[in-house]
Parts: sequence; C-alpha cells; structure tokens
Amino acid sequence: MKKQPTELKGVKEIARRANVSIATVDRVLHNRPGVSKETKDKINEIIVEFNYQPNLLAKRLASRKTIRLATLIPKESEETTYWEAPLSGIVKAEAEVNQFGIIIEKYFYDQNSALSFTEQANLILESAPEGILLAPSFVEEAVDFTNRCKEANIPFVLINSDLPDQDSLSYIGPELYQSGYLAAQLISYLIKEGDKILIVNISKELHNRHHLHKKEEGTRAYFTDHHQKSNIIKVDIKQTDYAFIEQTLAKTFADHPDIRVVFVTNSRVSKVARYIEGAKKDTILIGYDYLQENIDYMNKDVIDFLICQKPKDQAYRGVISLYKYLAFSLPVERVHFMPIDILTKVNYPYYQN
Amino acid sequence: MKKQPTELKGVKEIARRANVSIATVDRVLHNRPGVSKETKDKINEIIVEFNYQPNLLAKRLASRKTIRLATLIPKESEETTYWEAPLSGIVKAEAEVNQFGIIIEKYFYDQNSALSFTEQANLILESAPEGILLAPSFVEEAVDFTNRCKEANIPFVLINSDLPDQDSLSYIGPELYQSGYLAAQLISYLIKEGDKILIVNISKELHNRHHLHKKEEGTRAYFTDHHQKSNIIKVDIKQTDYAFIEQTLAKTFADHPDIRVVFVTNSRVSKVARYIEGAKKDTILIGYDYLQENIDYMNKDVIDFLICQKPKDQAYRGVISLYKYLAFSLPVERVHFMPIDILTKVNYPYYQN
DNA sequence: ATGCGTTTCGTGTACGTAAACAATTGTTTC
DNA sequence: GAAACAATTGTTTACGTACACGAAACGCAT
Repeated sequence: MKKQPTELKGVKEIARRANVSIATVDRVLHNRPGVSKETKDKINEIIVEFNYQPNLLAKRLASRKTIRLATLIPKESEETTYWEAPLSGIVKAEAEVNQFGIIIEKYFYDQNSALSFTEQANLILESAPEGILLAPSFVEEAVDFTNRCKEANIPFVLINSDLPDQDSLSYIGPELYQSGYLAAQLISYLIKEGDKILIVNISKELHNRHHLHKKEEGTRAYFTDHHQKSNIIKVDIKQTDYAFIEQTLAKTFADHPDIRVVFVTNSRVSKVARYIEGAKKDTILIGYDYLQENIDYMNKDVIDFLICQKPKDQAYRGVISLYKYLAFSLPVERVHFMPIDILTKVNYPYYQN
Repeated sequence: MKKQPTELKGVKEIARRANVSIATVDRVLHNRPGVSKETKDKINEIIVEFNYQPNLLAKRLASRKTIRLATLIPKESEETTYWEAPLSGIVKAEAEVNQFGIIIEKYFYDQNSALSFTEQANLILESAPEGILLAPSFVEEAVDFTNRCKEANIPFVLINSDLPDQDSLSYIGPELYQSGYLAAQLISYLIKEGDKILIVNISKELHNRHHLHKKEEGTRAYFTDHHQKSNIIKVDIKQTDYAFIEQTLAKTFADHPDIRVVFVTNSRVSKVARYIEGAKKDTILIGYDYLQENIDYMNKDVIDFLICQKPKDQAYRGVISLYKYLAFSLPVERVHFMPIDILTKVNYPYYQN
C-alpha cells in the first residue's frame, strides 16, 4: 500500500505541496540555477509558510565533505609552558568533533618571531581551511592575516587577546583591562597607605606587549578611579633570560627598597619569584597563569596570587564554536569573556583547567 | 561495475571482514540475541581490532525515537525571581537541541512546599523521560526521587546544589562551601579588628536551608582557618514577609548597634537592603544573585557586593550535558563547579548571565 | 518532420545506522 | 524421514538531505 500523501517530513513535504520533485526543492533551497522563476517563487512561498527547518544531522551526513579547521597558536617555548593548555583544549575538542567529519590542522608560531607568524599564516591561507582559530599575539600581522581571511571568506575565532574591529566570528578570552583592574583591587586590599607597588612587564617582543600594557592600564585605572594615591614603579624587561631579569630586578630593588607588592603582568612570574626567593625579600607577589613552575613557587609561599583565565577552556570553546557555526549554522556569541579566577595556595588544587 | 571490496566504512567494513551481513554485526553491536557465540566472538574481535567508532550522526538519524528530557526546578515566586534565569537557560538549550530530536518537558514545584516537589517528581516518573535535570531544593525528597530514577535507569543532572552520593550523571553549580569561604575572604578585607559581622539566613522551608548552612559553614571556616578572631552574629529568619524580616533585623541591630558587615546567604538580600536603607544604617551589605531588585539596591549603594554563579548557564549546560550523553553517548564530567563571580556597582553591567 | 541546444525538472543512489522482515540452516519430534 | 519448530543469518527499506545523472519540454533552424 502506498503512503498517504499527508504530512511528510522536510523537503519531501515541500515537494508534495508544491507538486514538484525533491530535487527541485533542493535547487531552490541552495538557490542553484535551473528552476523557472515561477516554480521557484511558489516553492519559496511554501518554504516560509511551512517554516521549513532542515534536519542538520541528515545534512551533515549527506554532505560528504569534511570540514577542515586550522589553529594558529604559539608553540611551546622554554620561556613559558603556557601554550600547552590551549593546545590541550584544541586536542580535547578535536576528539569530540572528529567523528562529525571535522579535522583540525594545527599550526604553531614562535612567540619571539613575527616572521614565523606570517609564515604560518600564509601556509594556512594556502591550505584554505573552512575556519580558523587564532591567538593573535602580533597585532599588526594578525590584523593583516585576518583581513585576508575576510577576503577569502573564512571565519575566524580569536582567543587569548582580541582584535576588536576585525569582525571575528567570536572572541573567547580575558578582558585584559578588567584583568589588570582586578589585580589592582586585589593589591589595594593588601597594601597600606604609601606602600610601593612594582609592575613588571617581561617580554622580548614588542608587539606582544600590547597585551601586557592593557593589563597595566587597567591596574593604573583602578587606583585613579578610586582616588587612591599609589606609588607605582614599573620596569619593562625586554629579555627573558634569567641573568638579565635578575640584574634588572636587583637594580630596581636597590633603588626602591620599600617595595611591598610586585605584580608581574604575565606568566613569567616564576622568574621574578626565583629572584625574590634568592634575595629573601618579603614582598607580596602576584602574577598570571596556572603553570607548574608558578605553582611550585606558590607552594613555597613566594608567589601569593595567580590570576588565571582557563586557557584550555578558551581554545576548547573556540573550536566548538567554529564547529557549531560551520557544521550547523548555529549562532555564536561575538564575545565570551572568561571568568577571572584568583588562585592561591589554598584553592589551586581544585582548579580544573 | 561493482564496488571493490576494499575499505568500506563502519559497519559495512566489519561485515565484510567477518564475512557476514551488516545485520549480524548490528546484532552484536547492540548485543541482541540471535547470534551464535562463535560468530559473535569473531565479530567482536574484528570490532576492537578495527577500532570501530559508530557514526553518531547516522545513529541519531536512523533512530526514529525522539529523546524526551524532563526538567524540575522551582517555579517563580513572589519571594524571588531567581529561577527565571535557570528557566531561560533551559529554553535556550531547548532551542539548540530541538532540531536534533530532543524535546523538553518542564515541571515546576513550589519552593515552600515539599509536597509539590514530590507531586511533580511523581509526574515525571510516570512520564518516564530519558533524562532529568533537577534542582534538588528539598534534600530528603530529592534523594528519594533520585533513588527512584536510578531504579528506573534514568540519568539525572543536578544544578544549583549537589546531592553528593546520589550518582548523578553530573552536578553543575556552585561549590557552596567555597562560595561562603570567598564571601568571608571578601569580608576580611573590608573589616577592621573587632568589627561585628551579621550573617542572615532567610528561608521559610527548613530543608531548603541546608543550602544556606553550607555557605555559612564556609564563611565561618575561613575565619577559623586564618586565625582571625571574628565577631559573628547570626539570625535565622524563617518567614519571608517583609514585616517579619524588618522586625527581626530591628531587634538584632538594637542588640548589636556596631554591626559593620551584613552577609545574606541567598538572593533575599534585597529585603535586608530595604531595611538598611530605611534605617539609614551605614553597613556593608553582601548577598547573592543578579536579580533586578538586588541590582537596584546596588545602584543606590545599599548593597555593596553580590556573589553570583551564572544560574542561566548552569541550566543550559545541564541540558546540553544530558543531550550529549543521551544522543551521542559522549562523556560528561561528574562535577562542574561554576565560577564564583563577584559583582559590584562597577562591573555588573558587563555580567552576561 | 528532423535534429540540436537549452531550459526545466525528475529519478536514483549515497551517507552510516536501525530494524522489520525474509530466508536459511539446524534441531527436535513422531 | 518428513514435519514442525528454533536458532541463526541475510535482504531490504527507512531516516532526511545532497547531488550526479538522465529525461522531458520547448524553441529554433534546417
């Protein structure tokens, strides 16, 4: 017995109502040529009236093409193991989505070489993936890269730091300014009137430092906003070898023996910790990121606070966002600021990153 | 021309290698009867060797049955609008997954009536959904309910507060103890030696209060852990009408005129704020949750801090977890503690809940 | 009328799995 | 040794969409 022509699902139902074959419906859905204006209009009308929602599962299954994503983040370096975390987030997401026909090509650049960034970016553009996850350490180069992505119509998600006016599909990461602001708030609870604060920026690459300066800005803004007179001293350390750092810090502390709080604006805080431990200073030390070397110094009571923003989760969410967007056309939130977590010796064991 | 028998996908490939039909392979995959031990073993062997991963998309598509989920949370009440947020999270998740063959049945109970909880719970068990999202306000009743879920083999996810030994698929919500601990840390920055702290628990239902006591515990523990002598006063207010609350607070403040900080352990903080505003007290007020009435008092500088734990996101994630688990057998993390967000007059506008 | 090119539309198969149904073999019974 | 039945295995259709391919319909020139 033949099926009664009543209420089929999806494309078939539309085809029935319009009295055409599903192929014709398919053609207007993807507005491909080969349909007369007349029937095209009729079908379109029925589509909206029926409020047709394609079955995304069937769609993905029938579409033989696998979606290729590319990720571009710094490679691990001797300077910091920070980027292990985002990488593990990418790997986690990969495991989750690879059975849905998504493959991920991972590219890495040297955080001390803008050239390597551009090289890898070029490789990505050549390979022409469907979507890109990007940690834009080098602002100018990244702007350039993302402009070319836009030209090539490749959506990209940014993590770790934002490029506000670049029309990224999404930014997932810290609000750097707020992050510095919070540090200042923390500091303000820890000092007495007149205590000196030392802000330390450690970074070899100048471009990279835009990142750090945003945090510094937030920190300074807090004190301004709250009419707290603060004694802020700042050093920019442009080399990352310990000898140089030690030398710089020694000089700074010699000039200002009464520094009460040291705030290091990135994950290199362990290097400062090493100095402070050696110099047997009794200062409060605040820095960034859940890295083993930092945790070690926290356990030794050298580092007091670590601010952390779920780096693994950032990358994980970034990949998932691209996947949802590309595979299912699901909406993606333009900005997702990560929580600003404060870690101490007490609560770090519970931190799941 | 016939397909060469080389490297098919999935079940077909297994069938080819085992020299059986795909139906037989299907039978052992779902270990259904009707397969001789001999071929069953052979097929199983090939399955592991081939490292067969079923295509989840095809799986869901081929399975005609829609997955039904049930959610059980408090209904909105005049006492607090808190539960609007989780509900909106459920609705958001629903919109995302309904095209994947998931439907959600929403049940609500009266937060002041354990009976209503049990009634709704019974309705859910009758309807026998595939999975359940539960906010277990009434501990005993919820334990009973979840026990019956386990018997019926229905996985459930808890939000808002945990039932540790109940084998929930997942708990997504605050670590209540830590939440109180954090409040105490906050307080400790705000007071001077000898200042008095008032802890206010407002709740009509006794069972409900287990929740609040966990926070209180954390708060007290902080001071104990840090050898800080603290002057903690506590009042349990067991009615939620303003007249009664006002009366109780008036008496408390009369007895202790030197209270410096008031910590309200749940979202009812606005009621205390109303009192403090009226009495023109100059105390620091800390409470819970991003509710309009609370924000209003924060804008008037009556409430100083609100602790918040993304209630919408909790429910959203809860539903998504069930979906991933039931539709795709994807792993789910047993516990997901939400970040403990601190809101002030300054940063609340950026809080995306 | 025949042939040919275009436009317009329909048929059929595939994606990988689920499951109803059909067919085959093996076993028991009298 | 055939019938009756159980145990085992195979064939086919379906899920909803994509797309290659083929078929009609029409116009136009010869």
